[in-house]
Amino acid sequence: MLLRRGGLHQHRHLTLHATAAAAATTRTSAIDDLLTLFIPSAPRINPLHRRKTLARISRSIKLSLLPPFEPAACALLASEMVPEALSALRHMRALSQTPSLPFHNLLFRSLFDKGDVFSLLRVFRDMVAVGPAPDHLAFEALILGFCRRGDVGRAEALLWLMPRFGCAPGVVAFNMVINACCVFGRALGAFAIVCAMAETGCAPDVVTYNVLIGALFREGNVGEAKKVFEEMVESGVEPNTRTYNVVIDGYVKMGRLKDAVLAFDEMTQRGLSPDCYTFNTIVAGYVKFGREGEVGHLLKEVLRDELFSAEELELDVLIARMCWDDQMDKAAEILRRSLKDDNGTPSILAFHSVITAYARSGFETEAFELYRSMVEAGLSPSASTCNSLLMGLCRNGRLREAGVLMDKMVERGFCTSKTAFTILLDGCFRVGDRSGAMNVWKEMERHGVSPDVVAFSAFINGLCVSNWMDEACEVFEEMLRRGLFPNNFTYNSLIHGFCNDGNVSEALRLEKEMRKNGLQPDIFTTNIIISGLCKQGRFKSANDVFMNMCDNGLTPDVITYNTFIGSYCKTLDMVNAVSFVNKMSLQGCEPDITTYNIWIDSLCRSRMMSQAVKMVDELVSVGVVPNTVTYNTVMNGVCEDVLDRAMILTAKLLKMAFVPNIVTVNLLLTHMCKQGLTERAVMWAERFSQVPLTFNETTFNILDRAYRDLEWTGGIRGEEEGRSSFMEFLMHITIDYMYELSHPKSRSWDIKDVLDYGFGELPKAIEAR
DNA sequence: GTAGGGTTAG
Repeated sequence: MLLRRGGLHQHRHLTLHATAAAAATTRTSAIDDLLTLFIPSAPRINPLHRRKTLARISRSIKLSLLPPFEPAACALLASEMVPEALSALRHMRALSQTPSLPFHNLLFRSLFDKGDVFSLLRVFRDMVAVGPAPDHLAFEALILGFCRRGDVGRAEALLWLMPRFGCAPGVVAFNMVINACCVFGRALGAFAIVCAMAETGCAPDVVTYNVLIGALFREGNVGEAKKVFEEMVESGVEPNTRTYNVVIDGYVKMGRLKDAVLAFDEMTQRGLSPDCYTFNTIVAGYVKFGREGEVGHLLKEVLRDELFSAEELELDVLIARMCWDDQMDKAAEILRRSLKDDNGTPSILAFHSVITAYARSGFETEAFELYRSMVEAGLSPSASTCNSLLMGLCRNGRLREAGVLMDKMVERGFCTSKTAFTILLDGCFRVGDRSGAMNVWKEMERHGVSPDVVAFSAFINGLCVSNWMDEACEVFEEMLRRGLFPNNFTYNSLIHGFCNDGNVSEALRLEKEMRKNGLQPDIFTTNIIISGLCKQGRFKSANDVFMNMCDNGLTPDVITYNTFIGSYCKTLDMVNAVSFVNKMSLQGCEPDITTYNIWIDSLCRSRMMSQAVKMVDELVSVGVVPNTVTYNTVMNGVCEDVLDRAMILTAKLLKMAFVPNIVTVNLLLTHMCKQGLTERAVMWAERFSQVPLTFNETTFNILDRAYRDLEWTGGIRGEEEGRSSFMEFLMHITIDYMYELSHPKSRSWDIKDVLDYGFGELPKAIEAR
C-alpha cells in the first residue's frame, strides 16, 4: 500500500535508504529496513497474516545467500502479496540485480492466479530485454497460464517464439497448446499445430493423441476419432488408461453403452487397469440410462484392485440414481448424514450430482446450502460445481447475478469455458432476453472460445423458441460450415421450431435428413412431430406416427399421451381423448400433473365443476403434487362459475399450489372485466405494474379492451357484491405474493456469499475422493 | 491432457 500510494519521491527515498542500510550495516538491520519497505503499514488482510509474512521474510533472508531482495520477494509471493513482490522486483531492477529464473517462474504463476496479465507481460518484456533469458520452464509456465485463461493466441505465439531463445518447444509445450485449441473448440487449429509439430521433428506422443481423440468424440465425429486411434497404434504409440477413458466417455455421451463396454474390455485385455475416471464415466452412463443394476460385474473388476470400498460405490450410485429420479431432498439428506457419521467422506461426485440436480430444477437455495456443506467438509468445489450454481441462477431468471458469478469465475482463471457461456446463453433465452443472448454469443467469441455442438444447439434452440427460424437456419448452416456435426438436440430444436411455425413438412424433411446423417430420431423428435401434426388437426398422421413408434424401438411416454389427450380435448373430441387415457393406463404409463391439469381444464370448460373438484382430490390422494397450472386452471373455472364450494376449494389449492405467475394475473383481470368490474381491473393492473412481474401480450390485449370498454360505457355497469369481494380477495393475495417475492428478505442467501465461499484458494485438480 | 446432466418435447 505504502509503495503503491506513496508516490515516486517517497519510493526513491525508501529505496536509497534500504540500499544504504544493506550496504553499510549488518544483515539484521537490513532486514528491518526491508520489512518497512515491503510490508504496508496498514494490515492488508489481518494482523495474523501480516505477522506470518514478516516472519517468513525474516527467515528467508537469514537463510539465503542471495541478495536480500529476492528471498523477500519470494516470501511475499508465498503470502499472496503479489503487488508487493512486483515492487520488490522493481527495486532489484533499479539496483541492477538480476532476479533468478525460478523467481520469475514463481512470479508468473502468481500473476496468472491473480489474473494480472498486464503486469505479467511487462515482467516478461523486461526479462527478455535484460535477462535472465527465459528457459523451457519459463516458456512452459507462460504457455500453460495463457492456455488456462483461454488465450490460445498468445500461447501459440509463445510456442513459435521459443526457438529464437535457443530452446525448441518440446512435446509438452505443443500438447498444452493443442489441448487448449481443442478445449476452446478449435479442432482445426489443433490439427494445424500437430502438422507443424511433425515438421519440427517433434513426434506426437500419447497425450497428443488422447487430446485429439477426445476433441473428435466431443464433436460427435466417431469415424475420425477411430481413425486417429488406429493411426496412433500404427505409429507405435501405445494407448494408455486415459486414452480408453476418453474413448469410453465419448461413447457414453452418445448413449452407446455397448461400444463403451467393448472399449472397457479391450482396455483390460491390453493389460491396462481402469482407474476412478473409468469407473465414474461408466457408472454415470449406466445410471443415466436406468441400467445401474448391470454395473455389478464391472464394479467387481474395479474393486479387485481395492480402489474403492463397496459401500462408497453403492452410495455414489444410489445418490446419482436419486438425482435422476428427482429425489434430491432424499439424496441431500443421505449426504448430510454420512458427513455427520464421520465414517468416510462422500465423494465430490456425489455432492456435485445433487447440487446440479437442485440447480437444474431451479432450487438454487438448496443447491447453495449443499455447496456450503461441501466447502465446510473441506472438499474443493470445481469448475463444474460453479457451473451448476451458475445454472441455478440462470434457471431462476437471476441473470444479473449469474453475470457477476461468471465474471468472478473468469477473474479466477477458473472457467472461461464453453460450458459457462452456454449456460448463460441459454439463461438469456429463457427469460426472453434475446439481445442479451446475442451479447453472450459475441462475448464468447471475443474470449476466443469457439462454440461447440452444445453451444450451437443452445443458440439454435433459443432462436427457434423465439420463432426466429430464418436466423436459426443461418446459425445451423454456420455450424455445418465449421465442420461441427449436429446432434439430436440440434435437429429436435429445429424440428420443434418449424412445427411451432406451422411448417410441419419442413419439420418432416429435417427428420429424414437426420436419419440420412446417421442419427436416430428419439422420443423427443417423435413427440415434437406428433404435437406438430395434432396442432394442424392432422390426427390421422399423428396416429400413424404413434403406431410406427414401436417399430423404431420407441415407447410412448407420458408426454406422448398428454399430447394426444390435450389435443383431442382442445377440439372437444372427448371420445378420442378418453380412448388415449385408456391406452395410457393399459400400457402402465402413470398420469402426471399435466395429465390431470388437461383433464381438470376440460371438466371446467364443460362446467362440470364438482367433477373437477373430485379430480383435484384424486390427484392429491395418489401422490401427484398440484402446481401453478393446476391453480390457474381451477381458479379459471371457479371465477367462471362461482359455486358454494369455491372458497373451500380455493383455500385447499392456496395451501398446496399457490405460486401465481403472469397467467394468474391475466385470468383474474379477464374475469374482473367479464364480471363488469372493468374499472377495478384497470386499477389492479396499475398496481401489478409496480411489482416485478413482466406483462405479456395477453395482458396488454386485456387492458386494451378494458380501456375501450370504459370509454364506451363510462365504467357504469352493475356488479354483484359477493363476486366482487371474492375477486378483490384473489387480487390481494396475488399481489402480496409478488411483493414478498421481490423482497430481499425472502432470499436466504446472496450472490456475495457464493463469491466469498470456496473461492479462497484456486481449485486444484479435483481428486475423485 | 482425462468425469461430474452445458442445449430438446406436452
